[in-house]
Amino acid sequence: MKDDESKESKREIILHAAEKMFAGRRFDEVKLDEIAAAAGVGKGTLYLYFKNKEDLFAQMAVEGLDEMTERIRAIALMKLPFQERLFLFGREFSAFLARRQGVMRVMNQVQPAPVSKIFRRHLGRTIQAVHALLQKGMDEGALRRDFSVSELRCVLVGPILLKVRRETHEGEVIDLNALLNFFWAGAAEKKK
Amino acid sequence: MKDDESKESKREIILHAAEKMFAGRRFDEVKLDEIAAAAGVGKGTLYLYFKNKEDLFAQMAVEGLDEMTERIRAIALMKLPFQERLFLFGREFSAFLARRQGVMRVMNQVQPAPVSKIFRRHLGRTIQAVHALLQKGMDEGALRRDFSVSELRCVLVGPILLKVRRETHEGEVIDLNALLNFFWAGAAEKKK
Amino acid sequence: MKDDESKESKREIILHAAEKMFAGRRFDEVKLDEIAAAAGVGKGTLYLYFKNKEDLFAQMAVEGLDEMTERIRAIALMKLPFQERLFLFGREFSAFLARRQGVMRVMNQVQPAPVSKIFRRHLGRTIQAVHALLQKGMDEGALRRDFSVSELRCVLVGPILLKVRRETHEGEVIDLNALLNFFWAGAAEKKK
Amino acid sequence: MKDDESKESKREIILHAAEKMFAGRRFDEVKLDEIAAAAGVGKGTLYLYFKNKEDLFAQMAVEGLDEMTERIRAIALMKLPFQERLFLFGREFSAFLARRQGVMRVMNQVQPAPVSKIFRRHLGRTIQAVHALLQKGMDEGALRRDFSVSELRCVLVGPILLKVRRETHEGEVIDLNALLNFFWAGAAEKKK
DNA sequence: TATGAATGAGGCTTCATTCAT
DNA sequence: CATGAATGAAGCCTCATTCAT
Repeated sequence: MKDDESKESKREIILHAAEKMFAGRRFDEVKLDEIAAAAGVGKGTLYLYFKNKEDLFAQMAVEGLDEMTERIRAIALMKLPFQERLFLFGREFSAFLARRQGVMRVMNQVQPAPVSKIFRRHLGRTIQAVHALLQKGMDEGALRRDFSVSELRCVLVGPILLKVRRETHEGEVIDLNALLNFFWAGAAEKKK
Repeated sequence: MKDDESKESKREIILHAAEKMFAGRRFDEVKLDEIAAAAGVGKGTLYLYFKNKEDLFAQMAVEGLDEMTERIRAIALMKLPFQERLFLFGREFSAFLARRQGVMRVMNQVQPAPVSKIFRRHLGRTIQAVHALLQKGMDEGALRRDFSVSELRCVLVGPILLKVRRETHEGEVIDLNALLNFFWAGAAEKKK
Repeated sequence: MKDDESKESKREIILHAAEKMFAGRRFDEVKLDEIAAAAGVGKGTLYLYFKNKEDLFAQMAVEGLDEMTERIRAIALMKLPFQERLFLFGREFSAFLARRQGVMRVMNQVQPAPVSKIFRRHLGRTIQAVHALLQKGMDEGALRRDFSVSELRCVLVGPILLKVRRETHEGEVIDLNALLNFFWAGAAEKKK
Repeated sequence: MKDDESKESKREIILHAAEKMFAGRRFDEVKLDEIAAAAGVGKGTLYLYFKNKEDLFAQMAVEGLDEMTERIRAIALMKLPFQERLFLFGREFSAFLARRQGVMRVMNQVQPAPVSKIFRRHLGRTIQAVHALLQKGMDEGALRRDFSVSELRCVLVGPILLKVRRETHEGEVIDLNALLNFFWAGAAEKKK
C-alpha cells in the first residue's frame, strides 16, 4: 500500500482501464494512447506488461474468466440442494457478465487467430465447468435425462447472455429469476 | 445475364463477398483489397456503391435483416396452429443466422456510433417482429401469460443464438428441435 | 450556329469552363469531374480534346495569350503618338488579365515541367511583344534611354499585375490611369 | 547542440526543407515523403508538428512573413532621411522575396480556403506595414500627395515583385536600384 | 522501471484515365 | 463523336511499436 493505488498492481490498473475503453467499441477503434491515458501511465509502459495490443486485449478478456470458472466449480461442489446451486450460478454468472463487459465483448467479437488461442482455451474451461455442474445435477437425479447436457447448457446460458446484452446495450430490464424459473420448470426431474 | 453472375447486382456481389470476408474476423482484419478481390471488382468500384468501409460494413449487416423481419411477420399471420408457426420461426431464424454470419457478426460485435444508428434501427424491427409473434401467441391463448413477452423472447431466442454460435465457432452440433421443444413445454398454455 | 452554343466550339466551351474552375483554386483542387460538369460534357469527352489534365491546364493558360501578343504587336505598329499607344496597351493588358484570370493563375503558379515548356514559350512571346513596344518607343525618341528596356518593362507591367491581383483577390480598386501616368511621367523623354 | 542542427528546432528544420521542395513546384507535385526525407525525419514526425499537408504549407508560407512585417515597421521608424529608409526597404524586401521563395510561391498561388484564412491575415499585415511606411513618407512631406498611398504602393512593390520573379524563373537580372530610382524620381515631393 | 518523441509500414481513399457501349 | 462505369496507382495519414533517456 505504498501509494494511492491501494493494492491494485499496475498490470490490473491497465487491464481495467482497457476494459472500460473496449466496452462498446471495436478493437480497432480503441487506441493504445487512450488506454495509457485512462490508466494514467505512459504509452511505453503498456509494453512492459503486455507483448502487444492483441495480447493486452486477450489478457483483458481472460482476466476474471478463470476466476469465474473456479467459482462455478466451487458452486457445483457445495452442499446445497441442486436447485439452489443452479440459481446461485445463474445470479453470479449474470452479475459477472454485467460487470465484466470486456469479457462479453470478446465472447461476442470474433476471435482473431492469436487471441483466439488463448481465449478459447480459457472460455472452454468455463463452459466445461458449466457442463460439469449440469452433469452433476443429472447424476444427482435433479435434472431430466432426456435432454443432453449440451442442450440444457444452451437453454440455461443462452437466455442469460441475451438478457445481459439487452440490458447493456438497450437498457431493457429482464427479470433473471423468471429466466431461471423457466429453466428449472422445464429441466427439473419430476419427483414421483 | 452476360456472365455467371446471373441477375445479381454488383452491389449485392460486393455485399456477399464482404460477408464472407467478415465472417470470423474482426473489422480491422479485413482489408478492402480482399473484399474487392473476392468480389472480382476493382478497389475503386467499392466506392461507387458505398461511402466507405464502415458504410459497407453497415449495409452488409443490415442486408437480409429486413428480409428476415418480413418473414417473421408473415409467419405470425399464417393460418397454422401457433406451435407450428413457432417451430417454423425457430427453424428459419436459426437457418438465417447460420447462413448470414455477417449479420451475426455485427449483432455480436459492438457497433461504432454511425454504423449503430443504422443497424440498431433495423435490428430493433426484427426484435419487434419476434415480440409481435409471441404477443399474438399469447392473445390467441397459446402461450402462458405469467411470463412477460420479453422474458419469453429471451428464453426462445437466447438458446438459438447460442446454438448457432457454438456450431459456427466450435463445431459443436446442438439439436434445434430439442431447444424448441424445451421452450414449448415451458411456455405453452396448459389445456385444461 | 447549329444549336444554342452559337459559334463556340466544344473545345472552347471546355476551356472556358476550366478557366472558371481554376480561378482561385490550386491545380490539385480542381477535379476533371467538375470541369466536365461545368462544361456540360461527359468526362471522357475531355480526352477527345486534350491529352490529359496538364495539357488542358496548359492550353487554358495559353488560350488568349497569343491573341494578346498579337494585339500588343498591332498596337506597337499603330499610327498614334507613342503615349497613346502606351496607354492603350495598359488598358487592354489590364482588361485582359482581369478577364482571363486563368492565365493570371498560371502566370503566378509555378510551372510544372511539361506545362512550362508550352506556356513559357507563349508567355515569352508576349513579353517579347511588350519589349518590342518599349524598344520602339525608345527608337522613336519617346522614351528615356537611360533606363534599360527590361527595367522599363518591369516598372510598367509590375504595377499593372499587382493592381489586377489586388482587385481580384482583395477587392481593392486601384486607378489604372494613375499607374500609367506615373510611368509616363518617369519614362517619357523630356522634350527640350 | 548535439548535432549539426545547432539550435534550429525540428519544426523549423521541416519548414525549411518544405520551402526548398515547394520552390518551383506545385502543391500537388510535392510529396510528404520528399519533405520528410529532405528534413531528415520520418514521415510520421511531420504530423507531430503540423496538422496536415495544407497546414504545413500554410505555416511555411507565413513563416518569415511576420518577421518581414516587423522589419518594415522598424525601418519606418528609423532616424534616417526618408529616401534612405525607402531604399533600405526596397533592398530588404527584394532580398526577402528572393530568399524565401516559398512565401513568394504562396503569394502567387491561389490560396485554398483554409490556408487562405491564415495567410491572408499575415500578408495583410505586411501590406499594411508598407502602407504605413509610405503614409509616413507622405506625412513627413517626403512623398507627393497627389497619388494615393495605394497607388504608390502598387508602383513601388509591383516592379520589385516582377523583378524577383523574372530573376527566379527566367534568370533575367534586373537592377534593383534602377527600379527604386525610378520610383523615387516620380514619387518624391519636389523641393521648391 | 517509466516515458513519450520518433518512426514507417500499411490501409483507406481519391481521382485521372480508359474503354466498352 | 460521346459517355460514364470501372479501374488501380499512388498519396495522405494513422497508430502500433521502439528506444534513448
